[in-house]
Amino acid sequence: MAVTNAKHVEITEDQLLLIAKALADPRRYEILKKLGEQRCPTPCSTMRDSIDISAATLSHHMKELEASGLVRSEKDGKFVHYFPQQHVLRAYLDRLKTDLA
Amino acid sequence: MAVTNAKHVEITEDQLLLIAKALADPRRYEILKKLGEQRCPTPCSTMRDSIDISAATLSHHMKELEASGLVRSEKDGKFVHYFPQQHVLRAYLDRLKTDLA
DNA sequence: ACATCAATTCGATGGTTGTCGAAATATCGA
DNA sequence: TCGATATTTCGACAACCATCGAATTGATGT
Repeated sequence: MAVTNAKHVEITEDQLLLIAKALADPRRYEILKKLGEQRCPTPCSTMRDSIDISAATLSHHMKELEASGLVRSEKDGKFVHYFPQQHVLRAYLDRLKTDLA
Repeated sequence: MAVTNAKHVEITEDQLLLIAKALADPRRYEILKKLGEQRCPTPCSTMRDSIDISAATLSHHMKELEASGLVRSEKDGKFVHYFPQQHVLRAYLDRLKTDLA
């Protein structure tokens, strides 16, 4: 049978707003989009090739994204790899649908 | 056949961020939720019965919500009635799903 | 006309946030 | 150990935003 990663995730009240905020900045949205398109673990430095942004600002945004739960990070030597957490996004969408639709 | 209001709505780049911002404030989220629960057209004054907020602040938030397209307003004498625009919310959810999931 | 009520606009204030350069930290290869 | 590279932290600044009281606009009923 197909495993669809269907584990149900609960979104806290805090997280609800953190996610909305995370999605409300154009650069974070772009980062998130690029991260989803990527096939392989993506370090900060690779992001900076395609998005015109200072290292400090990127680091700031990645922290916001991680705080929201939309991405997860893993340290790998001097690199940090980021992984989109699509199940969190899905839980967010479900929550909006339930609350507002 | 069931009519499901399936008209496709396009979300502009601007609107995408306006909606995310609109959803990122706890009071606006609450307003939106209450508006959806309501059966009848809801004026500002009714909102203020259930949400502790000044008239000025409420007016400000309603403007933001309307700018995002998530609600529509209709003037009725000295009242202003608000209507949630669920098809816009649905379009937003679809867009997030397409872009990020 | 007038008083009343709903809603908006104005002006000010305090807090938040995006931005970046510079400095610091951490890892790697030579 | 040393120099180069990746990332974070710090400090500062400007722009934005939520908030409210006061003044204003607009509609209603008397």
